[in-house]
Amino acid sequence: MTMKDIARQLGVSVATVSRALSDSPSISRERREAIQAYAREHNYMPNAIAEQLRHSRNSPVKVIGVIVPEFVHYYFASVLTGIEDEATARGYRIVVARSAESYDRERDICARFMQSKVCGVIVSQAKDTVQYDHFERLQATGVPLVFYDRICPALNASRVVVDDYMGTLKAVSYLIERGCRRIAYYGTDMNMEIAKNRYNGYKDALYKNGLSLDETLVQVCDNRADAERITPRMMRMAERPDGFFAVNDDTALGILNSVQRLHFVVPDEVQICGFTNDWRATSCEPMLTTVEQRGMEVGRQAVDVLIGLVEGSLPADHAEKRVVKTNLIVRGTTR
Amino acid sequence: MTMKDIARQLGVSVATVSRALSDSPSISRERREAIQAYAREHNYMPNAIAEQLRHSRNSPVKVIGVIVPEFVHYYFASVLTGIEDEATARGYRIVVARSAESYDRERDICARFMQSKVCGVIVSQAKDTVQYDHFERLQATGVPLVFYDRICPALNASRVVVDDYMGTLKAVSYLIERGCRRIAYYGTDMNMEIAKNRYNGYKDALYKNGLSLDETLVQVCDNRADAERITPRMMRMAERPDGFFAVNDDTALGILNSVQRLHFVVPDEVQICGFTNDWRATSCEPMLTTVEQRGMEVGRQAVDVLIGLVEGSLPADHAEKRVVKTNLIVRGTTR
DNA sequence: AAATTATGTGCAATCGTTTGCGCATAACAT
DNA sequence: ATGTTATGCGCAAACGATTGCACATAATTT
Repeated sequence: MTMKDIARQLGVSVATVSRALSDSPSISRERREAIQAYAREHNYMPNAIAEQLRHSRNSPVKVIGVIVPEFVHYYFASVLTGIEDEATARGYRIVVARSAESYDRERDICARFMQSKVCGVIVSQAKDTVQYDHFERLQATGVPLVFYDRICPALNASRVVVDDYMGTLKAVSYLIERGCRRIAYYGTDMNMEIAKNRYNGYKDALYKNGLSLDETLVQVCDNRADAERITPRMMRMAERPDGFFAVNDDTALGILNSVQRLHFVVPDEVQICGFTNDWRATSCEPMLTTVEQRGMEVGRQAVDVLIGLVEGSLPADHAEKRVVKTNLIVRGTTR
Repeated sequence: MTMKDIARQLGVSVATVSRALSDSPSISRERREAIQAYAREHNYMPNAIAEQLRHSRNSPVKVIGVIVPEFVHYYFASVLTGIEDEATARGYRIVVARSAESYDRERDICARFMQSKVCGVIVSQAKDTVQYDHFERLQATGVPLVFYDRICPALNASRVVVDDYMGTLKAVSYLIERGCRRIAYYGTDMNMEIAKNRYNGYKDALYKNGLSLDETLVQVCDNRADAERITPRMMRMAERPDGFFAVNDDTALGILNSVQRLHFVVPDEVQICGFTNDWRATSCEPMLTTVEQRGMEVGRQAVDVLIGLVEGSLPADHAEKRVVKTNLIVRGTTR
């Protein structure tokens, strides 16, 4: 069913069909209604591809490319939910691809996005990614780029992040307030911007509360398996930690599991705080205190920024930086 | 950068450019190489939209529409991962939309998919969905449809499901083997096909082991909150259950939490088995015995079936039914 | 009755590609 | 010198939609 089919059947030109379907007043009422009726009955639907091609010169195609490192992580899934929600509400569609934390895939995805003429790209970098030629190429072509969470500091691009610094600062301050004096920090290596901010929040929380930084308590560790390897060593130190802050809940759960295996009582002897607030935070015993990362809100904001860039309410070369507030969710203080 | 630009610069026709770029032998070597060099230097990329429009008559567009009820559930996220993986590997792209368990959104999504001429649709029904006009419309238009997990039995469509019956049967048999005699069943209402199969697996496991079915042990309950409401009542029964089977891990965790709150010891006094094997199954104490649902494999198979339908290796009206095997993952028998 | 103005349609170009066909020019055989 | 074949390239139509412009015909004004 194309306009041509309708035109042929009704003995008019496709131009007339086009105008009739868009309620143009320059078509007589009878014809217009006849055409509309025919179209409805044979449930005609405009071919989106043709429309896109036609409009691609003036107005950009309302499709947003989204790159996500993995689907199966709660945080990314919730960001995706926020993106989908906001985009749909504002009349955009999304095409989603997964980098699987690989630079090569990320690169391919960007190329495909350029070819399919997405109006903009929302992305959280793969862990692998240390060169940015693919992102730069997008920018050079004039495709607006919005990073979320794992931003690319080397690029002058828009970004939506959570308040890593304050989130961590509040969390660590809370541990101190609850009596911890030797708080361990488990984080990713300091390459990613996000890592530095959280680490600074940790340090400042210590300083503000008159505690000093002990390098032996700072570990590069961002997953459960590593946490379960490292934690027993930590707990056997002469002066063992009495509190742990981890940059994500997976790691925090590894710590929890390890210390419980060593028969320490949480939270009486050891207190633990994570980051994200994923499903697991309420399924362990005791439940996990954690910093809520509000992925949905991050996703929504990212779309808002992108559409601003696309529709020109933000200047094209402007790099908007938005910060989404975090909340500390306190749990498991009593059974 | 379009072919026209290249053609103008090099003083040839676009047809020549097109042929040169596709390595047609009908273009002289020098011209071909000159054109290719020029294209490479100015990094020309073919406009995918135009290509799609051109090819839409003969060969269908290599884009698969995917509908997922929610992103933030482990199982759906893993199916999505499998879909993305297989589709990408076979040269297809995916456009993903989330129904948010709503029929209205599902309907809109299908309409958009039709307009954007996806070559096929992979979908797991929203819980809301009780009429199928939108799916029928897709079928009528000749768009292949593959259901996963939550299939639509009323439609003669392809489907990929896990082995719900055997998975449940093995799980319940295992509970019996471990000494349980009064096993409660928490499942969704019997509307969905998947619910019936699991329930049958439960019943048959009882019968095969000489146990009788006690209706009071069968509950409509498929989420944590409900499980935490219902379970205390169950445990106060004169003859309380000594085992629980739940149709998903969320529910199983609700049961676990409830019985532990009542100071029953798991697994000594009560044994629990879930379904899915999501992240949480290893973050509770004791860890959860559960049926592994293998979402990635389901996703891959769904794509395989769909591409078969699209490319004609399967007859278009054929309804392929695939079953992915489940595994019982035993955990938490000892600390 | 002639000139003007509405009113309703169709023609054709356009978006960026692909591709069947035809037209040159050159090389070969007769 | 004429006919045949090969080689290299361009024209134009097609995919499905939109839209400025021209052109009818009818209704109005002068």
